[in-house]
Amino acid sequence: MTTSETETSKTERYAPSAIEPKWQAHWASSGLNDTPDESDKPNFYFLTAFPYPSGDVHVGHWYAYAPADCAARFIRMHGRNVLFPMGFDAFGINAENAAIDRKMHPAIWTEKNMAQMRDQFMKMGAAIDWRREVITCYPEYYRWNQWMFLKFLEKGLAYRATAAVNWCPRDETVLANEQVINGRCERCETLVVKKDLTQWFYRITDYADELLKFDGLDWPERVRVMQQNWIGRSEGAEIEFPVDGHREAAIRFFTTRPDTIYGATFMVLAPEHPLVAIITTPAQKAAVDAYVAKARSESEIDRTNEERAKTGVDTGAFATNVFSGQRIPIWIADYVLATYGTGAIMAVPAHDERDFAFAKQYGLPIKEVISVDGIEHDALEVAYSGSGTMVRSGPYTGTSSEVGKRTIASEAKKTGIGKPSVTYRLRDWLISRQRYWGTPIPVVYCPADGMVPVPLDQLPVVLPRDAQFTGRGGSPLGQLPEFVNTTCPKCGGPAKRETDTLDTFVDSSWYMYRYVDTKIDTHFMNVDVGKKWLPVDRYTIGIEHAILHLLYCRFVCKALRDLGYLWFDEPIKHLRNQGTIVFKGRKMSKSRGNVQAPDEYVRRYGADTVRLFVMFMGPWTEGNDWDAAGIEGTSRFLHRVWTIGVTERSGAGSRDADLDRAAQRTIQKVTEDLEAYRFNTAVAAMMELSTAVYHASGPSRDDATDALVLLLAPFAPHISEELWQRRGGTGSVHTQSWPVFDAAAARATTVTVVAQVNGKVRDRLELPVGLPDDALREAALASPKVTQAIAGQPVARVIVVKDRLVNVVTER
RNA sequence: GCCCGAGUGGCGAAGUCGGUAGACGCGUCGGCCCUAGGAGCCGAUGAGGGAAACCUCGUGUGGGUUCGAGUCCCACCUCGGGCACCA
Repeated sequence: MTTSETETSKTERYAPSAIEPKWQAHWASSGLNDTPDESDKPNFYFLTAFPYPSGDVHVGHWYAYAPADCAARFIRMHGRNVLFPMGFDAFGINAENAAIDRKMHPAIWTEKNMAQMRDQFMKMGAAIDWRREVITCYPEYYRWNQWMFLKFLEKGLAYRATAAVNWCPRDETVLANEQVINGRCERCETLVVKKDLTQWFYRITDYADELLKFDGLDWPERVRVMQQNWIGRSEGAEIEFPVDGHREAAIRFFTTRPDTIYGATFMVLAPEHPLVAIITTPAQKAAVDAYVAKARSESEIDRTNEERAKTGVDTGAFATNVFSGQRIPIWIADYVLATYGTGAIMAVPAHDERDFAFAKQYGLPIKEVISVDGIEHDALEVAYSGSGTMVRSGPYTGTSSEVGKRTIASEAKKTGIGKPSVTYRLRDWLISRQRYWGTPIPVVYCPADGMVPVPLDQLPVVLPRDAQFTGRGGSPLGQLPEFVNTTCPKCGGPAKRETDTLDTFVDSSWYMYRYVDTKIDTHFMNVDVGKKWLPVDRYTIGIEHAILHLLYCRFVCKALRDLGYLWFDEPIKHLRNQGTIVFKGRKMSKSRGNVQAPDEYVRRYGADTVRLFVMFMGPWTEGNDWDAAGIEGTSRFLHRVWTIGVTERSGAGSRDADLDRAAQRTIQKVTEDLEAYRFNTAVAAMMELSTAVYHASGPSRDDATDALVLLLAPFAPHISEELWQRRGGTGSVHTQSWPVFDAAAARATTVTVVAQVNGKVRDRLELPVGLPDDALREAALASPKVTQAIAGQPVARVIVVKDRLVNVVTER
């Protein structure tokens, strides 16, 4: 190389706008990211949640995807054949509302946004295999939603039922329980109301127990606990008490505390309980009817507000507590929920706060049956819900409450009035929606044959294009006679199609199986190819999906397994969640008008800088408040790496042991940090090394620079590729092997040992590594600063921690 | 109310099998450099005191254990997340 060329390369500035598009085009045309289904390397499926094409690309997308891309590239450099696919969760209400607002068809709006998102991924330099793109709003995809629905229907896992369901008045559709957050619509935050409607459900509750188990899964504790709380398993017993004068009408209730049964001094039914109309006495009928009507008219929020005083009405009827033999009144009250357990309770005011409050309110008897000290007390001040010894409990008096729980339940079973039982908080998944932009539910209604599934060979039921979007008056599909009117597959007579569509969470519950072969049109998945990839090795997704999506896709996996279509129990082996990125403490959204766009930063600093910055901001799992103030720091770092990287190799010269060690330590640190998704500290380590390299020369510098370029590759793919090429590397930097560190070479030869006197640092000694304790002790005691601090006091003891510290303790 | 998680400089944060608190970066202050650029380099930067050497204090609050506590234990406060009349 001539002097002038050296001069040129030395002075050429880092210009991301020149190198980034160049490499993006090159990677695309060379097929660098096209993953074969088989190669000489082991397969590895790295999944990251596909986006909703909402049209507002914001920094949160970079926060989610740049680190995921980095983690996937890291594994690729470890000699794995990494599948890193992308697609779009393209159905949904946003598109439909946009259609109403802008008079633009949801399909057009969605296509436009997908193009924008693809462009964003391209600018990011993400290593996506675009040949495998999955788009849920295309019939080739959603026909398999319909197929699964029909399979579930056949096996009784899908059913239609009338129930009090969640209704969002603004979105004009029902919602699953999981989509109601604090009584509000998960999407638009409108207050949700209850409506009695006939809707479609998936029987997720069949899998409640299995969904509680996470054996063998590497999932964050946080997510496991959230799902377990959501499923809400309670063990206890189901028992029934007969109603006086109604031979057929026993009241069945669930309790977690059978041991308190002698203290059940009254019963409470939910206002909606079917027995209410049957057992209410004529004298109480007017009051009961009024109360039921009032309860029905109230919002869920009001009804479940714990702050407000308990209310209820006496039905006038009585039941018999078959254990105590007492005749006890039956009340109705809205603090008992129709949807939990059996919608009825035995009220034990002495040992349940709510029953206690209700008994106080209406002057009902309170009878202590569990005592901490085994002695009977009168006039309880508060309910005692802990354990203790049973009192006033007939033959069980003196038994511990823990034992009593089991013996009462088995006694109830013996006498045929009950049995041990388990209840869950989890409700079945409501999957139908009264919206247009979704998968049509493939059933028809025939006057002669009733509900008839669309035969599998008639799939897909294609979503008609020409709907009217008024935003009012039910599902747009219902207003299309050419869609609604059809013939019955059974009798051939006129019939009407179902006009509801599937929840978009159905779409996303199985998309990971479609990526393996997006073209296959005979099955939802190409099983031969799927066996090479599934289950998913690693999945990254925002913590906000902890319950919704992540619970649904576990359920769908288990259901498909039981239908014989999958060979594993869990879809995702290893899960990590990024925290939420907010702006000034608030979630970013278009409706709030606080969306922070990345484009300006990408244009000004380059994609590599933005990638590095979102990873450097703080711990990824914690999320952060967006503040671009520090972006200069990561930009400067890349400028420095550039300067180092384009500098001519020194070649000859003596080695620099300190720099060699620093390089080894950095390789070790970055490797360990990336394994644990600690992107921020990995970047910090590379920054440190870059400073050391900058001031060094000789072969050690050359080697450290080579290592730095490789370490940086997953984080900043463009500059790394450019420098790799300029430094004479062969092939792409992204197909190189990850540098292996030498732990022995990383170890320092000298160490700073802290000399303390009574726990206070008095001196720092540079000493060779591995000195014996005696030598450390002598070195510390020889320090004038230590001697001064001891100030002639007798030394009581000296604590020595190898290679770390010496603490001289004086008599005090 | 219950269950998680977290409180560290002006700011984002490091550090948690107990052992140099504040790595790395932003910002600020001071200095340098040239090809004056959407460059770069060097130094300082927790608080207080001191001319300096150094000293004292310091990780939400109050106790405790320990030679030694950001880290462990107890009680509490604040913030974030989840659940919430679930029998």
